[in-house]
Amino acid sequence: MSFFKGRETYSVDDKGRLAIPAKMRKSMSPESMETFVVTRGPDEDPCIYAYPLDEWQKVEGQLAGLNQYNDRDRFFLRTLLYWADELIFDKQHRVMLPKALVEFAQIEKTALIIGAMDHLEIWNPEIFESYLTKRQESYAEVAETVMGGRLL
Amino acid sequence: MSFFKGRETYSVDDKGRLAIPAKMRKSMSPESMETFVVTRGPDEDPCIYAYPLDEWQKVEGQLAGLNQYNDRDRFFLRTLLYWADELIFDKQHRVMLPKALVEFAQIEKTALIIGAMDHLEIWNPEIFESYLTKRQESYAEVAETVMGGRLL
DNA sequence: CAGTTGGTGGGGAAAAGTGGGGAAAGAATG
DNA sequence: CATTCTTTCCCCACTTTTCCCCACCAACTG
Repeated sequence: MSFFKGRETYSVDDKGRLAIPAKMRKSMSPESMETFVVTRGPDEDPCIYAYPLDEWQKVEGQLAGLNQYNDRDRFFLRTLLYWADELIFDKQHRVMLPKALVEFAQIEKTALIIGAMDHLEIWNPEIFESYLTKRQESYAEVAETVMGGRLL
Repeated sequence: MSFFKGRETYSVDDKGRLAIPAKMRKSMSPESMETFVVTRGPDEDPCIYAYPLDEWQKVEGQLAGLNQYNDRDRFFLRTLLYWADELIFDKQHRVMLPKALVEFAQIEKTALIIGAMDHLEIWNPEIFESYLTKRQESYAEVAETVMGGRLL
């Protein structure tokens, strides 16, 4: 459908449920069947990646291109899939986050949900804060070189 | 449609609403669906960027070319999208500015809206004033090096 | 100087987020 | 195989936020 963007700080209740913000639900295509595939993010700083089902299928397409007989490819694949799980919305548009991922991402009472193009990212707000602040380069510097020569 | 230009100083009401100047609305194409995508500007000095929906889609096209598995690209993407939000006009041609961006840009009662080609910029009038005055180089000097050797 | 367009403000209905009780399904235990 | 405990999920209720609508005033235009 359209890219995810924006962020919301939502609460994770005692039952481990997390609501998906309305504006992000609107970016999902009906083909995703109200289903997310979650796994761990690729960062040093821990976060959860959540792909709508149809976007996940594109990721699977890329994974299929890897060489299972290459040691590094196999390690990447194993790790990614080891953490993966499929989550379906309940009738209140919430998902139950797997305990292992909640523990991995060190999420407690509140979660920061960030729209990042083809997926959502779920962070412990404090960890994300430190991710932003501990950078040597400022956003202004990175923006200039990353987008340099293009528009924006 | 056509480039944004000019400036207006408008008030932000208690509900966080800001009207979009009529002359700037006229520069928007109908494809923008009376919708803006706002995010933080790339400057050191804080301001809000507001792209009409159709212009934003061009930005998204650029973002899609970045490599999500590269650390710097990801940082840029995340920061840009973290601050992004989609705003739709109410029936009085106003948008509700997200609290986080209002805080980021230190906007209070009044906002300075500047037309800047493909987007609008929303500033705290005093911050924009100091941005202009604190420059060592004069406009005349910068103009020569930036545009020197080209037309104008 | 009347009519139209443009900016500002606030009340109230509708939507979205949050939390908890309890039934159904599944796993563990004797 | 039956009983008990745990987990999952539907439903209802409450609170907050958003946005639609109406009204007013100021400014420009013919």
